Amino acid sequence: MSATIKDVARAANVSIATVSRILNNQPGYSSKTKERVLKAIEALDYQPNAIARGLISKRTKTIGVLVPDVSSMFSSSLLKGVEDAAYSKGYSVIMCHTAFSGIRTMDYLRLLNEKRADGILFTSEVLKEAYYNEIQRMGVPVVLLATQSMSYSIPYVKVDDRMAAYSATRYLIRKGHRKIGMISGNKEDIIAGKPRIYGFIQALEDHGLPFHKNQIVYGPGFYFEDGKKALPELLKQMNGLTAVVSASDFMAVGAMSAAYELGLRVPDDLSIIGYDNLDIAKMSVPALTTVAQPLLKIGCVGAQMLIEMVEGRKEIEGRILPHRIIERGTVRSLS
Amino acid sequence: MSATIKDVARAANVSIATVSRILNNQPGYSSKTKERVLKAIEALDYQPNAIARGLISKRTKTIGVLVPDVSSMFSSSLLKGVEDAAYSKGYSVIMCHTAFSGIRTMDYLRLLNEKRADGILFTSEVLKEAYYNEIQRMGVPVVLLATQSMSYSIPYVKVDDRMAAYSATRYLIRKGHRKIGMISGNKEDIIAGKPRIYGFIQALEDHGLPFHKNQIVYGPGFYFEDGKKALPELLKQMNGLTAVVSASDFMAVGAMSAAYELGLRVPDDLSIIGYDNLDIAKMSVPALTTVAQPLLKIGCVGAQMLIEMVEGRKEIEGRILPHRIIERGTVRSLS
DNA sequence: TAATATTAAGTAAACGTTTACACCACGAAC
DNA sequence: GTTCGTGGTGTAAACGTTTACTTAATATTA
Repeated sequence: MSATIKDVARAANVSIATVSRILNNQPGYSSKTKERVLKAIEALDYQPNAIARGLISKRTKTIGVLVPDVSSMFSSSLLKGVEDAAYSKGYSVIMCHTAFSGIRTMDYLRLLNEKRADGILFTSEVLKEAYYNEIQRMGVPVVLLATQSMSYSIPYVKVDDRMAAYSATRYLIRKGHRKIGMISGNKEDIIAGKPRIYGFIQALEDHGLPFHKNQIVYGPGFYFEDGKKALPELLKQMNGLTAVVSASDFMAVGAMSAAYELGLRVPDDLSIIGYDNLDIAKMSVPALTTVAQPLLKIGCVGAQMLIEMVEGRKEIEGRILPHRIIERGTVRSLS
Repeated sequence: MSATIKDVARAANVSIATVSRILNNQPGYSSKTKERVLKAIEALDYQPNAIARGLISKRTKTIGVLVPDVSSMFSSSLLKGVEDAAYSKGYSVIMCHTAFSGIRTMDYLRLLNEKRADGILFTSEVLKEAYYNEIQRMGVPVVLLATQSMSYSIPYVKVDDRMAAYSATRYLIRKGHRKIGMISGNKEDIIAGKPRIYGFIQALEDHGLPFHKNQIVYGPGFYFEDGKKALPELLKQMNGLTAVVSASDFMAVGAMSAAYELGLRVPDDLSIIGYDNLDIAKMSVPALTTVAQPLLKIGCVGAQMLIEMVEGRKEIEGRILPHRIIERGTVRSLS
């Protein structure tokens, strides 16, 4: 099959140790030898075997990234950021689709251990005890992306969800809205649920607006269908609703779809602000005003942190990345 | 660090060969020995080292998938299908984001060679000569996903683009439309450009409708912005346009956005049919009627084919998967 | 000039597996 | 009772690297 270091050594008439040294540019050879070896490498079209290399060095230059749904726009932006950072550091990434399944997640953790991945990126979900234990056992660094652990001290990269929801709500208030509702995802969700709800409520209170619990409706998840179902309920619960903050872009678009069917025009009859700034936000009609999570950057920064940890830097702390409001066409000014 | 096969052997008081045999359930040991070894494995929490295994077996149970844009909805659906099939066969997948760049693609091919990936999935783009040569050199199987090679005989999985565009056009004709335009992507594109254009024209002709070249406008790509720019042009070029077939869902949604700004209502004033059936199709307002490519299935079938080839089945031919029209809300019946 | 550093190499062990081969004991066949 | 298979097991080589250690030659120093 393909040439090995031995072939190169033979062709250049040196020992494999010398070839290895040249390959890893360590000192210990004359420039003539180097030339000769390089020529042999060229001639034989030699490429080092990363497997053999990994066996001895105990480093595979590979990281694993666990995402609940590879195909969602949310995950795929993260993934792209991760991929990009990894590529530029010479690492490759194994994609692990957990499908929100505990056994699948454990499966993947085991797999990554067998393949001796150098580190793990864990995204979006909450890090259960079993996962944590398995990762501990592997003895590799982890960083959390777009999530955070309350139980363990693990570096993470995310947005401040509470503040982001606060900003979104305040934005509506500043636009003159007073009757504001929220379409939330799962209220038990410690990351994307509760903090955003608290942010919403606090913004209301800080601006002297009364809050009553029927201003929020909860979906089982954060999907299009959930938002589509939620809006009519919210309308039923609240009189004179003029604006809604949605816990995800998907739900926001779902709400827009529901509004359309109800004959409500966005933003003329109802303003909507989303959360995430996925691709879909700019493609909706009208384009969705939303609070942006820098997903690409989260992925990118997370991967960089992980790689730094792999390469020896210890004690890396969590990072909160800034969110920002993207003004498009779904919020009307009332003032 | 973690336990090795030697530790297990010592603990169970057998040779490493025996442990290996049990691990790979080959014959050659008594059931008592097996029991003892299994117990030792359990006790030591042993997990085989896939790197060492790969070094000797020359199989890594890893495949690489090259996609031009990890984060596009198109790629991410493919990816999900690939991931799923790979997972269920015990393979893992290395995600390679080529960013449409030749050097990045070559980089990744080299990387996959160094890491000794067992096979390659190449998606969406056309397989250039340099890529082909590199893959040949690696000596691993490839399959093409959502693309096809005219120059080389390589298995592929895709939809019949010409037929699909034909179907879309015919669908509009059957709905009573006569003044039909097309928003195409790049007309030089051998896969997603030309065939769809030909399908469009042929459907027109087969149904006795005259075709004139100003019925088509071309975008540089297949994106939202391209579609958004294309619609006004098409409107300018054609009188009495009642329906348009779009070469991608993104472009279709872009066209809807343009229509909205022009005060044209979809589908009342203008019907639109998309192509792909991405998530966005069901989320647009109104929901997009489109011709579906089974992207998940393409990914899944492709990965299965690849793995079969890796595991020895030779000579696998290309596969055309069926497309179908998904009726939603953007096409109005004129009859 | 002799002692010592430095440089340019080579040798061989190690990484953790798989597997060809050898070995032994035991029962069956002649 | 010798021969022969056969099931259970061990030994050691191999996979393609990296690297600690060694060696020989040359350069530097006293």
